[in-house]
Amino acid sequence: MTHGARQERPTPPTLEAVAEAAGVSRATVSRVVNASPTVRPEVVDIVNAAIGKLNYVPNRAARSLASRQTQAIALVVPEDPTRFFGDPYFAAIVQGITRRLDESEYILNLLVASDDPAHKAMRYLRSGNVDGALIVSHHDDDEYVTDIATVMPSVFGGRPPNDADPGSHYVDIDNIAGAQLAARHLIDIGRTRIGTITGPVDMPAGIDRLNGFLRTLEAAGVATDAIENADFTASGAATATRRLLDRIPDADALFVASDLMATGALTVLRERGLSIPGDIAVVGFDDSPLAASADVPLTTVSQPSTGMGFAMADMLLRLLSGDETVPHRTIMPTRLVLRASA
Amino acid sequence: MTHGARQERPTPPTLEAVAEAAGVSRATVSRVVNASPTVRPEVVDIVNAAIGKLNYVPNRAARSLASRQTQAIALVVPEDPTRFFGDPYFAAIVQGITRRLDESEYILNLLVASDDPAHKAMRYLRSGNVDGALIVSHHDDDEYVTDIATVMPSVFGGRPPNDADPGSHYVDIDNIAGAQLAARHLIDIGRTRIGTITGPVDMPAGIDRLNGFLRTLEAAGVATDAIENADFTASGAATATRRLLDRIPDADALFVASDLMATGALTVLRERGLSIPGDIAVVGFDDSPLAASADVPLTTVSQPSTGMGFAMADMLLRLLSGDETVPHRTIMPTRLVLRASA
DNA sequence: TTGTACGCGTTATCAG
DNA sequence: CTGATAACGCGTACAA
Repeated sequence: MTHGARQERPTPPTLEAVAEAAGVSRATVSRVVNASPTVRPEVVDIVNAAIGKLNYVPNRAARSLASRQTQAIALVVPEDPTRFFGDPYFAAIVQGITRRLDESEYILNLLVASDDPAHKAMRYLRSGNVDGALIVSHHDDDEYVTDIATVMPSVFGGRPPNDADPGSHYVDIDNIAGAQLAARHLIDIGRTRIGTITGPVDMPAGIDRLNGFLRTLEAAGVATDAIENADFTASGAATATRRLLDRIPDADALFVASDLMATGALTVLRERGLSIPGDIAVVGFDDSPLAASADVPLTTVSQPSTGMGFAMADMLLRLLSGDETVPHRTIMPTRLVLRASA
Repeated sequence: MTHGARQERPTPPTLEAVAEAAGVSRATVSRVVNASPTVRPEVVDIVNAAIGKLNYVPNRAARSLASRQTQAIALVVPEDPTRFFGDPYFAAIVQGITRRLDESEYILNLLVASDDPAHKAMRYLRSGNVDGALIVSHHDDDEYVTDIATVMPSVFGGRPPNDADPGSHYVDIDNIAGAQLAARHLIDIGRTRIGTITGPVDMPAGIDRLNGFLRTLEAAGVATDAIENADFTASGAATATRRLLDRIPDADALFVASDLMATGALTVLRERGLSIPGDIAVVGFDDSPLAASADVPLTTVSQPSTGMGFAMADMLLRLLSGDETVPHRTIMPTRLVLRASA
């Protein structure tokens, strides 16, 4: 007996074979497979019997060549793989996507940007591999992602880059409102020296959360100079937090733009001997599993991550089905989850 | 201007179109596209110019129909999606896989088991969608996964189920040795009442880690009754830890079969007012990011998760290339990483 | 209701 | 070295 690639594998049965076994034409078998209503019930049974006997499964390549559909969609992530795979937020998004896809016949292709993202990804997308695309974690300077939407039905996770087609479809949360929730809370619990660790300023979520934060602080007449930029990673946030603390030693509150970053900030706070929330209160963003299990359980702005993934997939599937009534944007709610850190 | 699915999208150029534009036959264009050496250099240039001008990209369905190859592989995960997406261990595996795939022309299809895993997944795999499969997180009773290996080249992540083809290919770590490392360490630091929270006993990793643990304890003449089974989730581990503590109140050490489970155990230990490692020492398994950032940084058995994903993909790609010299198993090393918890 | 025949875009075999 | 031409497996007008 042999194994692996060299093993002789039997050629899968074709429509032709089933037709012969059932004593009908290929077309009829095709109709049965595709549940056409115009086939006599008894013939349906005969054909299905043959299909079961031969263990027939339609060849997808042939089918998509003929039908010009692939029944596949791509998840495009123009992002450093380490960051994508390191943040539970993305896991939740993907989970939501697969949950929706499980209810359909569509399958998911994962395209995480490599060194040569634009070229390879676009090449892949343009070669008719997928019927549509889901785009997540895009940056303003990722020119090629805006091209994707011109090539095939696409849904962005988060507000699309500024230069994207204004008719783009996307699912988002109100990042501004979410950040305002966080800032408001910190003010309400009496904090007066409030800082923030931001996400990348070339990403909508990074910008919007900063703006919401600023807006609330300004309205309250609180100083807004305690700002440090980071990159949505724990280590990046740690570095930024050190900078902030060096600059503003009397900070008594911190809004960190993601839970993952908050864990990095907590590490630094701990290392500086600061008590939480005693010396300094912390509010995160995401309500990822990290928040609940953190050193000091995190007060955080909750967003329906899994739900967003689900909504994105759902929107794309509707688009693919030719549904004319699909809204161009779906904005999902955020809420503040109170835990120990603030 | 219109948008979305209804938008008129131009038909992509075909081989035919390029041939016409270049004034050669389709066959020649095909040769150029596939870098056949038997084409006159000047013709190659002409054709490439036409390709560039028309922005031609080969249609994958047509190509795979003709060549009987898909340039795609599937990652099959016969597991509850919540668990798959909740454990950083899997993120690392997937990252390793994509890292290897990025160096190739292959792309990845994600198949996380749904309610009807056997049927839908097998159907998908058998319809000629992928050239090979990577199987991760399989349980002994997942009969269908062992079938996959009979249908196409496959590589398991972890020892295959017992009833799998003995010639199966897989990448694994020495779970027994890893667990022995952990147990040995707990004994060495003077612990005498050592318990363990195991993984599922229908999974190779769960079984092997338990056995390694038991082997070392028995050899040292230490009691082996402090065992509670869990399911590789944080909440499952928390429950198991409560049971164990209720039964063995004087336990002074705990070997938890995964870092994610260890975070669940830590929560319970904290809730019982136990100091770590003072009252009870804890050793995890994986060395996932969770370990370093845990409440009490975790001493843990480190395994090269990303490396395993890479190795799996590499093994499968070699299999697909017809490489006869591919070893049937690759066992990767583990080591103990000392932190604060033990 | 069912069968015939052509087309989908490539690859691959053969002549030339 | 290049060009016809036949597969590859399926969907689908069109005809019966």
